This record gives sequence, C-alpha cells and structure tokens, in this order.
Amino acid sequence: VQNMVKPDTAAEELFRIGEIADEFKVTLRTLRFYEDKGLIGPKRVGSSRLYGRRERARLRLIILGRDIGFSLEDIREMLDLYEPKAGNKAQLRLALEKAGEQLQRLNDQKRAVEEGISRLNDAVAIVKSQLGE
Amino acid sequence: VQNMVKPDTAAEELFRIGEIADEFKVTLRTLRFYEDKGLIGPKRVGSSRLYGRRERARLRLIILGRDIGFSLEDIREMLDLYEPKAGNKAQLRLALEKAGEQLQRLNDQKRAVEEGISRLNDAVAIVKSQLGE
DNA sequence: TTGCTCCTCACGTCACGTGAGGTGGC
DNA sequence: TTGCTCCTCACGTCACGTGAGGTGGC
Repeated sequence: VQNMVKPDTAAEELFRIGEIADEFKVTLRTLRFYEDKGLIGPKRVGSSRLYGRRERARLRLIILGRDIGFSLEDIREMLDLYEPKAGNKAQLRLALEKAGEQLQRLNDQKRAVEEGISRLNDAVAIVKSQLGE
Repeated sequence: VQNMVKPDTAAEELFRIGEIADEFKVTLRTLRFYEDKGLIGPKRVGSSRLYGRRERARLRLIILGRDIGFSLEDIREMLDLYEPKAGNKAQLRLALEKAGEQLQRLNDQKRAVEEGISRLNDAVAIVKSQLGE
C-alpha cells in the first residue's frame, strides 16, 4: 500500500530562470527586468535565481496585465491586491477605481481589435480577388 | 434654386496640424514623428504643415494598425497595399502572408483581452464583497 | 577540456513625451 | 504688444533586446 500521509514540510518546488522563461514564453532579460522593477523576488542560491509558487503566480498576473495594456507600474500596484496584507480600505477603493477605468479601456481595446480583424479580413478578400484566386 | 454644378477643380480641403491632432486624438509630436518615419507627407506652406484627404486616410489606417499592435514599420509596408501603384504580385502575396500572421495574433489578443475583462470583473467582485457592499 | 546555463554591466531600440527657444500672422 | 499656434532641435522614458565578458557545476 502507498503511504497516504505526506509531510507538508516537503520542500517547495523551485525552478531555474531558464525553465521559467520557457514556461511563460519570455526572455531571461524580461525576468531580470521585472525583478529589477520590484515585481518579483526570486530566491538566490549563490548568484543563481530560483522561482517558487509565489513568483510563478505573480508572473501569470504580470504577463496577463502586460498583454492587456497595463504599465508595469500599474501592475506593481495591483499585485498588492492579491497579497494577504492588503487590508487597507482606502487602498481597496483606489484599486476599484483603477479597475473601472481599465475595464473601460479593455472594452475599447476589444472593439478596436474586432474592427481590426474585420478590416484585415476585408483587405485579404480584396487582395485575393485581385490575384484572381 | 441651388446650383447643381460644382466645379471639381475646387481646392482640396486642408487642415492644420492642431486640427488633425484633435480629430485623431494624438499629439502634435506623434504626427511629426509619423512624418519623420515616412508614414505621411503633409504639404507645407512656409514651415507649417497642411493635411489633405490622402494624409487623413493614411492616418486612420496608421492609428488603427498601431492600436492593434502593428509596428510602424509593418504599417509603412502595409500602407503600400492601399496605394494604386501596388500592382506587384509577389508583394501582394507577401502582404497576404503577413495579414494571416497578424490575424492569428489579433485573435490571440482578443482572447487575452476577454480573459483580462473577466479576471478584472472577478477581482472587482471580490474586493467589493470584502468592503461589505 | 568542452558545453550548457547562469551571471552582471551597459549601450541600443521603439514610439513617442517633454521641455527649450524661436517664428508668424490675426 | 499680447496670445495663440506653429516650428526645430534634443534629451528623457518605458519595456525590454542584444551583445560583451565572465563564473559554476555536470
């Protein structure tokens, strides 16, 4: 029979920068840059970086936010929302306000992307007919 | 009775840089930058710039492309598609290829934006409940 | 020893932002 | 003369890209 009891003192799984870069499809430079800006703080062994659960969770949010058009500074502020210490009411209200503005921008962006898709499709159709296909 | 005949030798309507900036919601600097990069070429009267129909049409496409994530260099190449001289078959095929890749990216981007919208909405709901509203 | 992966500077790039200092015509 | 709008440099900024030159352990 297998042992049903696993010690939760099991060491956290740690990844090297190259593995993280592959996982999130970013460059090493990008990961170091985000660290420089205070967005993440991997552990160190010697001079090498090691990324755990917390850093990977933050990275997911950073990259999502970045792809959506947030500045890294905005993202840094928002990340605090997901940290347990974020209990300050005034700060939460501020985050709500920012989120509202961003939702507006996101909807605008979605419309722009959709318009772009349809325009590109139109252009492709025209070019194809010009090529006689 | 009104005159039904309008001379089509009527002077083209020309706009100053400030008017164009308002219309397209960009800065003067942006318009001068695009000119510097060869994307537009307004007429000059003395040192002042004057924008006609052609420039405004190009600007619409430039800004749409930019908002959608094209580089200005990509946009410059694409603009040639809309110019009458673009008859070269090889060039049209190349544009088709580029358009296909871009459609792929646009669809990815649309999905990212949609995911961002729903994540932000989720976060807003959580924060609101924490604030007891 | 050779490869691989990691490291730290540090300059380059892209798309503008932001003054500085000045001209032109209502 | 004062305001307004326009002009040309030219340095700054943001989010990295891209080497240069070097270290560490399988």
